[in-house]
Amino acid sequence: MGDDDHVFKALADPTRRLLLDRLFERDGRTLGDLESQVEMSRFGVMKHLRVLEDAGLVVTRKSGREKLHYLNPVPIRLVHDRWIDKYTERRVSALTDLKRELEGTA
Amino acid sequence: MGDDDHVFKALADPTRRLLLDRLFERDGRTLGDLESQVEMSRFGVMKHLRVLEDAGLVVTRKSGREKLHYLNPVPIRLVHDRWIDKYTERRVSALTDLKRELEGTA
DNA sequence: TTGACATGTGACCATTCGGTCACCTATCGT
DNA sequence: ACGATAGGTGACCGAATGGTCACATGTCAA
Repeated sequence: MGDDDHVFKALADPTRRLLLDRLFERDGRTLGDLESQVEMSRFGVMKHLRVLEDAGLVVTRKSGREKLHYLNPVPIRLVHDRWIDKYTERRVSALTDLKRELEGTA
Repeated sequence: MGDDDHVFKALADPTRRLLLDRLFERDGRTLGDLESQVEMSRFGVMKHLRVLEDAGLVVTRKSGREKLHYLNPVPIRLVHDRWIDKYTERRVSALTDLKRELEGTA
């Protein structure tokens, strides 16, 4: 299977998506920080972060005994580009923007 | 779990992504058509299409005894928008466009 | 250096998932 | 009406996945 498989498998889990959400709000979080945001043991969170890192959705930097986690949006954009061409993008993004506006979640 | 869960779970399987690729090339395909594109029994393909349909990634229309399948890009755009804001989108799409151009896969 | 803190590894178990099959329904052409 | 064609359902099995724990490593601070 290709490289992209890791990305899709990584995104398939709700806990991993929640972790991405937290990192989207604020980057550079540590494992302990993320652990406190999720109802799960430290080991579970670590395992999920590992999967996200292998997929390239999260990149890390060590700082002393801490490991800082950052969100990488590139693989997500590539998912988008796989099934939405430039022409379709205009129509679809207009749609979703409108939806967002109507829902007031913008 | 939320609605989006179906979408991500649907995208997690390589066969389902391949089916989306075929529908991206050409819409309105029938089950038998798609079956011939994949190394799998008819039942497997049917099961996968069902998952894609439940996720809203594929919409269908019946025509006589045939069922026609169409790709729906909206859920994919929503995935994109979840972790890529308008500001980041400019930088990231510039990057991926460049990558695509260098690879000559445009 | 010693204890506390932050992170990492491998094995383990319950559940979910991918794929197939026997069997069934509906529509087309003649 | 009839056979042939297109699609659909439920059960079943082997494989992969999510989550936890006992145990281990590396780093800070006094």
